[in-house]
Parts: sequence; C-alpha cells; structure tokens
Amino acid sequence: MAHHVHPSDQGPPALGPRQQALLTVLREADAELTGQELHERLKQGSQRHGLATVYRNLRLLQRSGLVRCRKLPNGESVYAPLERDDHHLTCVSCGHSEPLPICPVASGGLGLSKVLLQGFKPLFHTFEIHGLCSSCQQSEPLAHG
Amino acid sequence: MAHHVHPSDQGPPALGPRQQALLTVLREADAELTGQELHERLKQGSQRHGLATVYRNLRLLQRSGLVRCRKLPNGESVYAPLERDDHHLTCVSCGHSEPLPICPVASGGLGLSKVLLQGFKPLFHTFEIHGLCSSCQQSEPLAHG
DNA sequence: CCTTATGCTGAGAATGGTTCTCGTTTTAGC
DNA sequence: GCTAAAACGAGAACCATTCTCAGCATAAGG
Repeated sequence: MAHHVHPSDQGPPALGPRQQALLTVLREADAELTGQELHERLKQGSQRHGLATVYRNLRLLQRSGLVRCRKLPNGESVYAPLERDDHHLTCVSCGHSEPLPICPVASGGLGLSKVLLQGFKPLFHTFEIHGLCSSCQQSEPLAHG
Repeated sequence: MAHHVHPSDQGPPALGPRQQALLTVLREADAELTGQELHERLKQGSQRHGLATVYRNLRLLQRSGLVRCRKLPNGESVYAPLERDDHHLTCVSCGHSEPLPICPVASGGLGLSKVLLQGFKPLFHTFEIHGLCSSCQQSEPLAHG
C-alpha cells in the first residue's frame, strides 16, 4: 500500500504518489503528451523515475477514468487528463494532427441508449476527422503513387 | 506507371493490380482486417505478395480516399473500405473492441463549417467510446491497482 | 524490534507491428 | 528488343511499449 487509508475512506481510489505526479504533469501541460515526454518531465523532478513505471501507471490511471489516451498515426500514444475534451483533425499523409473545437457528443446529444452500451461503462470518447492537410494536397499529384 | 492511361482518362486514379486486390479483399471481409491478416489472405491467391508491399499500398489507398484505418489499443492498425461507416466501443482494460451502430456525423449534422477545416480535405472520421467492458468491471476491484 | 508477505519500482532485455534498404523484376515508351 | 522509371519482396532495422526480475519499501503480526 502506498497511502494510509482509513476504513471509512472510501471516496476516490487514493492515488499513489507517482500516479499523482503523472496527473499533475498532464494537467499542467497545454497539450497531450507521449509516454516518453512524460518520462522526460518526471525525471527533471527530484524523484527517480523509470519508464516502465510511467507506462504502468498511465494504464492504471486510464482504467481509473482519470486519463484519456489516443494513438497517433506514427504509433505513439498521447495522454491527457480525462476532463479535457478535445478532438482532432489528422492528416493521413504526413500524420500532422491538430485540435478541432467540436464535440459530437456535447453538441448533438446523440442518444446513447443503455441498450447499446449493454453493461459497458463509458469513460471518454474520441472523435477524429482524417483527411489531407493543405500542404499534402499540393505536394501529391494523387495519381496512384 | 503501372497502367496505360489515355490523356482523356482522368476519372478515378486507376489502381494498380495489387491495390485492386487489397481493396477487393477488404470489401469482401465482414470486419476490419490488420495488415498481417491482409497479407495472409493475399498469399493464398496465386500471386506472390510481400508484406512491405501490402503496407505500402494500404498507405496509398488511404491517401486516395479508398481505405480507412484505425489503431487498436494493442498498437495494430485495422483497415476497412472507406464506405463502411462503423464506429466502436473499446475497453481500456482488455482492449476488446466492438462495433457501435451510431454515427455522430450522420445523426447530428454537426456543423463542420469550412472555417474550421481551413483547407483540410476530410476523407473519413472515427468515433470511439472508451471505457470498461462488463467483464473487466467485475474482475477489477478498481482500487488503485 | 524483528520477520515475513505483499506490492511497487527501475534497468535493461524482449516484443512485435511497421517501415526502410536495396538488389531484382516488371512496366511504359520507343 | 531496349532503356529508364516504378513497383516489388526478403530481410534488416526501428522504436514505442511491455516484460522480467532482483531490490526495496511498507504493513501486519508476532
């Protein structure tokens, strides 16, 4: 156990110090961060930090519903606090991804009936438009190659 | 150049035979396929097929707006024909992902003004709800570990 | 205070999907 | 046929992520 927890203390699951540190860095950041970037920033603090632990705790934070994650086209994962509700415009050619100030769930209502979810407990959602950014449209004649 | 193309022949970009084969397999499949699965299925045909070529052509097909792609939590990419408009429910714990018969764009309208897109040419979109599937909710006491 | 059980940690090795390299094969144009 | 350019395949390389495992901390119980 990492923390002292009274029997009556049954509120939010009580994070260990490393998970707390991760969450703080993510909340202070102005953009999504990769696992490696988080590791870098954490190493600059006083405490010792291993990469494996960063990834381990990111997974736990995600399961606890405190952190969200998405995959970039290059295969990296980027993380953000759950409460941040940004979506993205991503180029299928160069991989560039930028925030898109639109949320289909907030704006539409989008009847997500319990029937559809069937026991699934939603934590967050991702919405992404994939296409060609303006510079990739120009550089590619788009003939089949 | 892979094909004979008349000067007047300026319709759809004219796919090479391998891209055509990929597209056919994807359209005949009843679910998204990984690059490796596509490679497997293609090898069973008469023609010789390399894995590198499969990935090369998948990228080209995606840029041409004929194929869509998304990344699973385990890092694999799965591909489907562009016209298939399925979205997904994905468990952040076990990685299981299943189709969700809802499309936020079709149902909502979702004013995607030209202003927001700014020269970006949209090809397809992905919408995904991440959370805990029912079995993962049971197996994890969810205390911080 | 000592002892044992439990769980978290970090360094480095292993994993595995995807991309790159490069010599070969095919195609287009003549 | 012949040549230049494009596509191809096999295998090596890449690299973010996960796994392994010994070490360390904390907790509970004597």
